[in-house]
Amino acid sequence: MSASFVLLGLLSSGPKHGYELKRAYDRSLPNAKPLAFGQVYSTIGRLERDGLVERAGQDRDGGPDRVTYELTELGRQTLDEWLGTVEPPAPYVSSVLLAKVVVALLTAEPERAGSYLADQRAAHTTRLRELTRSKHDPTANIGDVITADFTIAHLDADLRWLRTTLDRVAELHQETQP
Amino acid sequence: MSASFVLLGLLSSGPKHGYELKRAYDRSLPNAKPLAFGQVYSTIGRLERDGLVERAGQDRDGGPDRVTYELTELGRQTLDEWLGTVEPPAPYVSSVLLAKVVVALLTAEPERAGSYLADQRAAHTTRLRELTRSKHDPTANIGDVITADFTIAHLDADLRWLRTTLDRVAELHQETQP
DNA sequence: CTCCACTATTCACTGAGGGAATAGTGGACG
DNA sequence: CGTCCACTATTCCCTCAGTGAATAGTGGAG
Repeated sequence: MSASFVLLGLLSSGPKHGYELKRAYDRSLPNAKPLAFGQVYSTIGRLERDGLVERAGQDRDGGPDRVTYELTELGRQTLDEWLGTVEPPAPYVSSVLLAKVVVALLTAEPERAGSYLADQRAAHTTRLRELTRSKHDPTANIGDVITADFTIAHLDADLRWLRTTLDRVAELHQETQP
Repeated sequence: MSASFVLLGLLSSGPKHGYELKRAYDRSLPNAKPLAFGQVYSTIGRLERDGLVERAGQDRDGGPDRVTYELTELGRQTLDEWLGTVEPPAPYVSSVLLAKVVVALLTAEPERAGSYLADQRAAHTTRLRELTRSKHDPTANIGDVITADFTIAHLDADLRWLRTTLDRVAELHQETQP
């Protein structure tokens, strides 16, 4: 995943230790996939093994021992390269929504797929309203706004897809049962 | 992931063995996340362990031994439940695109984020054109069309987000450097 | 008769992800 | 003044996801 690159990015503003990285992650990508503490340390371990970060000393500041890590030159290059590389747009699709609808159609129950689509559409609409409302929160920073935009755009895409698919399934149903 | 449920779905139309499941998967979800053979067998192993599928006999038909699996009653119930459950819409976002832009902004190089966004937008536009063209392929079945619709909707969402984010970043840049 | 393609499965390994355990410090509160 | 809780910080363990290589049998092309 891109979690390791995000950690590199967070380290680019100066050395940090694991706990600090976890907090910085939560702050920077508040609505992203949650990152467990355990994962932070195992990911840092891999980054260290690969020479992208290195220990910048141990200290203790009114608490347990902690190890501070910093980017190596290689780490900085790697981050730079990642940031400069364009992502291949949609090489493949990965969506529970899509999988569910396709499976529902496979199991030869089109009316069931239809009712599922309708329910899912209602849930999406509700969530979209919530998000649109919360977008006008004045305490939001640039990252929050960008994330909210992203989520809204994709929920909207889901909704448009749900509508056209609903129509398509209904058509299919009519054709097979005239 | 939902791979295990998709396998259950493929088994709902009758017993199949591993290799057959892999082919059925590729046929049903042609543009979905690729599923390696190894993964099919390990997933089936877990499904068997959990009592959702069971061995329906071994045979050999002009080839090596093969084990056929079928849904158990529990497996059918589990599939049914999954199909009937509405997915929580966007509980969190998981996108390399979003992560990259946020990290680019964090590393305090707004003009860099801007040029990245512009490049990514070009790549997305090209891919969207390709997909729109291939959608009119007359050999496509309902699954293919639904998948194509889905991909197009989300590429379009990415594009709209890229545009507004590009604007936002440009604004930000102007504000900080008047 | 050998080599290749296809069917079918297993194995070994790394990474992702989550939960519980451990351990130290400081403050609240009776 | 003790103890209980919250917070900081890390480690450990376990399962699932995902990939590539290895193995093994059959049928057909040449």
